Amino acid sequence: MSQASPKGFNPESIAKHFEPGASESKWTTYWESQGFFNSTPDDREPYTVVIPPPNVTGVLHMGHMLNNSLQDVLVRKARMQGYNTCWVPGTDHASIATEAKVVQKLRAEGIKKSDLSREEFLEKAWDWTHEHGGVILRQLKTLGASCDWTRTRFTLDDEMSEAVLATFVKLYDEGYIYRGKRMVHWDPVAQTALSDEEVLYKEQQGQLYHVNYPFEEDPTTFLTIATTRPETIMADVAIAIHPEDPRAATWVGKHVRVPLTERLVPIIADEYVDPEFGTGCLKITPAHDPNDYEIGQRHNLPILDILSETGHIQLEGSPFDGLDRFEARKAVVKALDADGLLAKTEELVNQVGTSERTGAVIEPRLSLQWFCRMEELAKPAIKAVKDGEIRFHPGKFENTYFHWMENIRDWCISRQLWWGHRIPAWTVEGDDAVFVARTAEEALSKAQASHPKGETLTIMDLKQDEDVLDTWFSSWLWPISVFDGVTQPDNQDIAYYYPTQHLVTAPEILFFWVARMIMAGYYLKGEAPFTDVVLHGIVRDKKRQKMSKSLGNSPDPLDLITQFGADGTRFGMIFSTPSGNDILFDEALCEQGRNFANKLWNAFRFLMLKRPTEADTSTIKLDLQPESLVDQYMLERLRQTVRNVHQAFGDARLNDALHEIYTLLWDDYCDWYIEVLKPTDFEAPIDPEQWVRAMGTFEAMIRMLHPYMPFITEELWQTMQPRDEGDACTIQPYPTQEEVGEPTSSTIVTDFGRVQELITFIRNTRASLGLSPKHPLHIVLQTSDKPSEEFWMAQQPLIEKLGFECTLSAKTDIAKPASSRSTLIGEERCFIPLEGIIDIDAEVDRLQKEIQRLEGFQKGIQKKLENPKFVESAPEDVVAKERKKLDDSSQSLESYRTMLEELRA
RNA sequence: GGGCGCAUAGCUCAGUUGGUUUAGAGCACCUGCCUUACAAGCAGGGGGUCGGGGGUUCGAAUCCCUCUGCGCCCA
Repeated sequence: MSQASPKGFNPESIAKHFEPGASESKWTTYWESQGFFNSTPDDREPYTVVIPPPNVTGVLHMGHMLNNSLQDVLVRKARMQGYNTCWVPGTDHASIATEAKVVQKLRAEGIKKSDLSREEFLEKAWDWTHEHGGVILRQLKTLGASCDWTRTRFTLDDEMSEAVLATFVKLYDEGYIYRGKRMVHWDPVAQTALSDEEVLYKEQQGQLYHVNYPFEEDPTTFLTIATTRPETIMADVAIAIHPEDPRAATWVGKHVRVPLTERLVPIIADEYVDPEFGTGCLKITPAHDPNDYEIGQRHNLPILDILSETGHIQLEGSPFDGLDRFEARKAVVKALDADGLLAKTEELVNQVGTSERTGAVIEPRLSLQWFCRMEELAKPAIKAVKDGEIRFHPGKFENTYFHWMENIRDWCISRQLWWGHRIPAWTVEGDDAVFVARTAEEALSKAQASHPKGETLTIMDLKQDEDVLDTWFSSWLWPISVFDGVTQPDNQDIAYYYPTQHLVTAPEILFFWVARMIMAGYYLKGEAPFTDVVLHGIVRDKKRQKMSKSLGNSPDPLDLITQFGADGTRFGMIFSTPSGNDILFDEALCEQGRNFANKLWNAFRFLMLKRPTEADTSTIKLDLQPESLVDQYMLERLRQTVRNVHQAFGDARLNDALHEIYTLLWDDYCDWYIEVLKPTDFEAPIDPEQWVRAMGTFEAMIRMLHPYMPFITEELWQTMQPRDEGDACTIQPYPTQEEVGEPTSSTIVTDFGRVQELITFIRNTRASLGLSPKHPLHIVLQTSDKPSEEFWMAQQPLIEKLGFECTLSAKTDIAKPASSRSTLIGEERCFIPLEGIIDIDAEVDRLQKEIQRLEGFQKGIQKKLENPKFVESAPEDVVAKERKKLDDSSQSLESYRTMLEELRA
């Protein structure tokens, strides 16, 4: 018997409000002790999800909450559907972010990174990781994440590192990886290269300086260039103009003197130059601008590098030597002005690249880096999405993906950092030859085999590359490496769990990560790493600002959980997250979730309070052949919802599925079904059969909701009847169409809808006339035929109960009462006599409005039907539908007109 | 500068291949209620003509063009 068994259970003791805290820790412990979330390969079909590994030293933020709530919903549903479900958790070493944090911490302790050896620094970094690592995973448990925690991985684990090195060697041996001096985005603060994706372009107010360059043959004449970066003037090697510029004919081939230097540089023609921008003359500085670098290559120009890795001028003998680049800019401008060479200064708004991590202005810099050729790797990855082997949700992101993949560029994979996977490449001291191998020993044997020094070489002669690999170089292997599929390609886990199913992440890292995982998947496994990519938006505040620590606009997720419960918080995150769109987070959403949990709690509490004692209520089950209208209605709505929920899951519209379940439980079940079930005698319990039926429906709905709100649903499921030890809601079958039956094509829903309409009319009558809810009313229905008379009379008890103090008479030939409020329910005329209370004028007004509405409606249909072209060209069924609409509305109109006349009479 | 996308109620969004009654939901709002579980609740109600303009069509929120505004990605 599990701990929440209702044996000896006293319904009066159920708290008025649901208390999430105790329930959450109880079920977390129970689930874990039962090992429900652990997975080992068996003969069931697998369902695998790998977590987007958060930074090992990070703390849970709202983005993680959303991301992991969505994953948990998918995973829990799959588990209930009977898949062998495996959600692999883990963390990422996040080279640059973590190293930056460690450097910052050391600085606070008065230690400079440069004071430490590589080994000492790494020791500090590991200390930091052990101290903070895994906090975020424990936080995820609080949220209810049903990961297989025994499989937790870290990207710097030995096995994971081996996978990275093996992949590097394989790519190198097969010619994908090369080393080259290239223009890279350099972060002068972190002193490392960054990938294109790590650069953020920000608009900045800058200046465009017009500078005169005197001609060689006559220093009194000059040409004028325009530049935003005068500090690089000393590195100029040419001036370019557009070949069709009229000045080209006389100027090209001549030389000008570079200001502040004695150097002469040629004037060249190149189509890159925009004649409209600035002065149409472009100074060429190949070492400090990527476009200039290209032009320099085309024209065989030399390269003058005058900036250090920290962004300081490095020019011996120059007065600017040692100045920071921005200080140098001011100094150079001043010097130019002093020399009379500064023609003018214009204000200019330009896009400046900044480092995603440090915020520093990026310096284009020539440096020796490792690159991975991507074009070949991209081909199968493009095809996979084109062929639908991998689906994106929502599909609109496929365009973005194709655009990037079809214009893919080589990936700079080296980083000048220490924290990460050190590049497995060795050189022989004083030599350029590179030997790439998994270990120094292997590199040595390669060197001994091909290096001129041969067998005389020892380990001591080899020097390993100082750089580490870009973090994404380990992340792109994640779906494979978590199962050791790189190093042991035939092991049981990789064979069973790969490819995985859903990959849930934000579109921000579509290129960084998702696209690269797909490429690695095909390269290493010949197969996609996952079948579906679910992309969710960014969590923003109400003002659409991205939630961030620096803005201080982000609530602490754990506070939210304390305040609203994990269920309430999960509900809040998902309910208002349209697939693929940003969520404008508001605590009110979590409050709504908490209220929903409480609503369920109280619906359950009511049923328990009204539980009959005499009958056998120990086995609650769904009644698929109920007799009463309201039971049939409830079942039909359940069937519809099951269908809609499965459809929504198919398209990864998790919020839509939740909406469906929410409406079913709150509107249909609580507001109508339970109301109908309330015994007329306040003291009496619910009829036993009815009670079992009501609980059966409730149980099915609770199972359907479980992936979204696991705690309260487990609590209710365990409490509604005695359960065996080891049983749980979390491993119950998810409701299927087979279980509940297909929605029927019967008129149940509209029939019950009529009853709802009539009850609403009764309530509205009291409300609009300011009558007390207890004011007795008599309802007179003029039914259109005998069957409908029988239908309404059969619903008499139900209507009299939900309409409060009221009585119903329904008859085909019933007399119309005087002074009544009237309406049409379907085809039946409905009257509520209100002698002396009713405001005849207001009533006339209301009926006239309704008549006007119907007339307008009818006019539109008539216009259509009178149009011969419509009748000719529209499909038959559409025309028939319009005719039916016309007939119905005519009938309604006639009824309303009669009712109006009678009222006036 | 290039590409993609979005503009529907006060807010956030649905609205499947153009034709289920002249558009739906949640929240917010207004009114009245402690009515046998829930005021973390119940009942009732108001609110949009689908960004502007033009076109295709018997018929457009839905397709095309254009203008305006916004967002994202890439340079």
